[in-house]
Amino acid sequence: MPSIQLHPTEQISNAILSWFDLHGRKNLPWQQTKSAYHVWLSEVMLQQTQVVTVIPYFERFIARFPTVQALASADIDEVLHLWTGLGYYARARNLHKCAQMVCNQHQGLFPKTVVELEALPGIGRSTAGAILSISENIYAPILDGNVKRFLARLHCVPGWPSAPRVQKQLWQVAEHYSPHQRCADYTQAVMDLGALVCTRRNPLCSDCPLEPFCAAKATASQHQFPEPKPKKERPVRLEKLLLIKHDGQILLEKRPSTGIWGGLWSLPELDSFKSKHLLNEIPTNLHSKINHQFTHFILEAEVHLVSLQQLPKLYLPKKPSEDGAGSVQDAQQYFWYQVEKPAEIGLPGPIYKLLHSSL
DNA sequence: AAGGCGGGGGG
DNA sequence: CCCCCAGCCTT
Repeated sequence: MPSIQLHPTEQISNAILSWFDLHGRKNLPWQQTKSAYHVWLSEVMLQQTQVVTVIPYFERFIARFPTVQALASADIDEVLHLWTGLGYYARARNLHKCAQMVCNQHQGLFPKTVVELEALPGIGRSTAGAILSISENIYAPILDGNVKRFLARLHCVPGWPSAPRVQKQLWQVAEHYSPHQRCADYTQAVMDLGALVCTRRNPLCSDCPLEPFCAAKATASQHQFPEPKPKKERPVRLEKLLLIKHDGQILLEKRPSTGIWGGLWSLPELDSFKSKHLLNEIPTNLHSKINHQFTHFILEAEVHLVSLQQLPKLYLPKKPSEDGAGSVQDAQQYFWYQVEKPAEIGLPGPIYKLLHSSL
């Protein structure tokens, strides 16, 4: 492995901090208090998710759950409801669990070491570093997509930055350049630098405080770094989903807590529904199709309309509830969703759109 | 070490 | 269509 010729720490960190003073972002919603709770919530939401997408979700979460105690005592279905559309729903489940652990094991205060923070669900090294440095001004480097990108360019680091050996190397570089003063500003600064200047395409090198030090700029090879993730073909997954309506209500089935759309409510899947209820064939009419692109596969789902009358009463999972859109019980596997009076539950984005689009 | 896990934005 | 985004967890 080619060794990296590092610059002096202060040369780089001072350049970044001076740039941050002039051009950094200081008015994002989670920058108002810098409380560990706000920083933690924003960092979890920002995992693999862009700032503009996160902002409205963050505002809704803080309005509904002003404190970590409020979040810890909430129903998981409501947490997933507020997360609907953000994706990576394991984050929401870990978020809820983490809030409960902070309340039960840390007296409602986030711990102040990387080791303790990493022990909490949904918090890895980079998120722990962001929480500690921003909320406590403690030396704790981060290595997110922004930092990986500008470090890969600064030193022309070969390889995909998330490949384990490359990432290990980049952590060492990140540790080297992180200053022991102004730790909070530096963390925000490197994220801003990556988001605003050292962008994935067409980096604004003339605006960059690191231009004099950048190996990629010196060799006009900015576009070659960081190297892209190795490609893989995405398989197509075919599914048939059931749209069972009754009195303006639609039957939903709770998905397993792990896997795609874990813990969310979705339309019953035809094959598992048949085998679960010992049905051979169900008369259906094709209603619509869902084509949803995941990172690792393509979902092509046919939505089949089924009238309740066509299902033998013997196999009905549950009668429609007589009362209004009440709370949902965890153990309950089926749920009648009232489109006009929607329950606050977690729905996959495509299912939410289907249920609320002129159905 | 590799794969699983969503949805959206932008070229 | 393509790629990537304030990553983490499980196997």
